Amino acid sequence: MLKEERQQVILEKLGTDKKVTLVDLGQILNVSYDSVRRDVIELEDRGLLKKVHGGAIAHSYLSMKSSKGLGIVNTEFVTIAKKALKLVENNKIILMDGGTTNFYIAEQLSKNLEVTVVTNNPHLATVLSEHPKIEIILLGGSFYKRYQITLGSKTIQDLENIQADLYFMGTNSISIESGLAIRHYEESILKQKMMSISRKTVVCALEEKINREENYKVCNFTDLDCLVTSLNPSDERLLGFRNKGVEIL
Amino acid sequence: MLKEERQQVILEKLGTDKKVTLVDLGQILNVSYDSVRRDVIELEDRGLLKKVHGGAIAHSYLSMKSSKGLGIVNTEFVTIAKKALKLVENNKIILMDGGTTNFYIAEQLSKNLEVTVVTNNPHLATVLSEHPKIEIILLGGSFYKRYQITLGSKTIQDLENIQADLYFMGTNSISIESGLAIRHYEESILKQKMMSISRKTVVCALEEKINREENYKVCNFTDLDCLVTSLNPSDERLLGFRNKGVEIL
DNA sequence: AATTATTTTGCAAATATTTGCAAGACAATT
DNA sequence: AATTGTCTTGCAAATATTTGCAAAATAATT
Repeated sequence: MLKEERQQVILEKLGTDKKVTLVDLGQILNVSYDSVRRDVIELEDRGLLKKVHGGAIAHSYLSMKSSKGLGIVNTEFVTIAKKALKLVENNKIILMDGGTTNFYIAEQLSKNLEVTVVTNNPHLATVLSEHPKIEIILLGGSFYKRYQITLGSKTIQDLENIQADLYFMGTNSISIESGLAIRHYEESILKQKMMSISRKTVVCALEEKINREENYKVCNFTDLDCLVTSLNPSDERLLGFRNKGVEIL
Repeated sequence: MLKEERQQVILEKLGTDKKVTLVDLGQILNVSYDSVRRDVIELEDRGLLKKVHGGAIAHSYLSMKSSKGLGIVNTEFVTIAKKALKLVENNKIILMDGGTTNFYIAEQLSKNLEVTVVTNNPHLATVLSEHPKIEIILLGGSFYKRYQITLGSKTIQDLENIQADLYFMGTNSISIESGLAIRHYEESILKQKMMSISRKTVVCALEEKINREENYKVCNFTDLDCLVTSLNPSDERLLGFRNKGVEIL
């Protein structure tokens, strides 16, 4: 039985049961205790589960969110999050808005990291609560039920006196000609404001967002500092995005 | 059984019952007294519950979350919420802070009600999202992980330009001599501010909070406009609270 | 096909964690 | 003051983890 097969089985079992013990896995897969342990360690490195003493558990909130895959963590998000993590340094002020990838980034952040996260996304604040050393600033304003974020002039005003080092921006679409655009007007204004107060703006985009179009433009592609996707930077689908002064991870 | 599983069970039990004893937990989980104690200590370190002599009590937001999932509700909360609902009228601005009863009130609000709710409690915003006609204003500021609310000078500043009609205040203790007091200093300041901008202040108190004492005083009992408990207003336990100019429901 | 390099696997000793127990300290109750 | 229950501390047994190493399996090269 190949290693990949085993790991697949582990993830599936975790998807249904939410937890497994290494002893059980060893019996099910009919390999040594040590092998399953190594498998679990690898899967943890890839951010697909959480290893605990004696076994492994599914990522708490992630398993709920990515319900499309039977409770199995969406690897594209994890790939993106892993890359994005490299951009985060101690003692920085990080701005994160509403966007699914931001949840994954938040969860993967090291527990020792000392940063301040400013966000208009209350659920992100909850996830970040697990990180003892991270300071969280929640932006106030009108609560937009659909996207579960705060919005509007109050939110923008809150940003007035903040200077962020890094902004992880979520987006619905990114293309070379049309730049970045989303579906909601107020939110697009807010994102523009967020960009303006951040030293660096990073967009984490799922493959499906690339070369799509949406209604309300946020900025041009070249206004970004960095684009993170699950693809290899040399992938042909990113061809047009290269050599535009935007770092591609 | 994995340690994490046990801790999950503890949190779930707390979600439904709001409190547990270590002895009970030991029996339910079939592990020693000492193990559950260590679990409870760990969970407290992570801010997920509060350890008390002989057991543990739930932290507000948590109990809400998991009790909802299991469809079990604490009847005392419901009784209080029902009474409190009578105070809510269309087109009013309602202030609600962090407090378990507020979740129940929020949940019970009529779906046709058109009010604006201002809150420093993001989880409450999530619950209220289910009500299509309610406008939600979330107060920004420093996010206090333990109680899952925003706090601090920014939050207070956000309240500056708001005039609320009704304030549903949560409290840890209420007594005739010492008035209302809670466990956290910053929060007590915030509650004072909230009172000052509200036309009417209502306290919804569980029976166990009555005649208790806590560290940081918020106000005198007579500063309130209304007290809601699960008891009958004529109950002898409320004797000293009557005829003080505070409506009792 | 044979050889070599690389990865994977299982084992065992050393290390670390978890768990339950017991004695004494502390707190609450009678 | 005595009793009961709870908490802390230290300890030992059971269980898990880490590490290095060698055998086996797989992949790459000649």
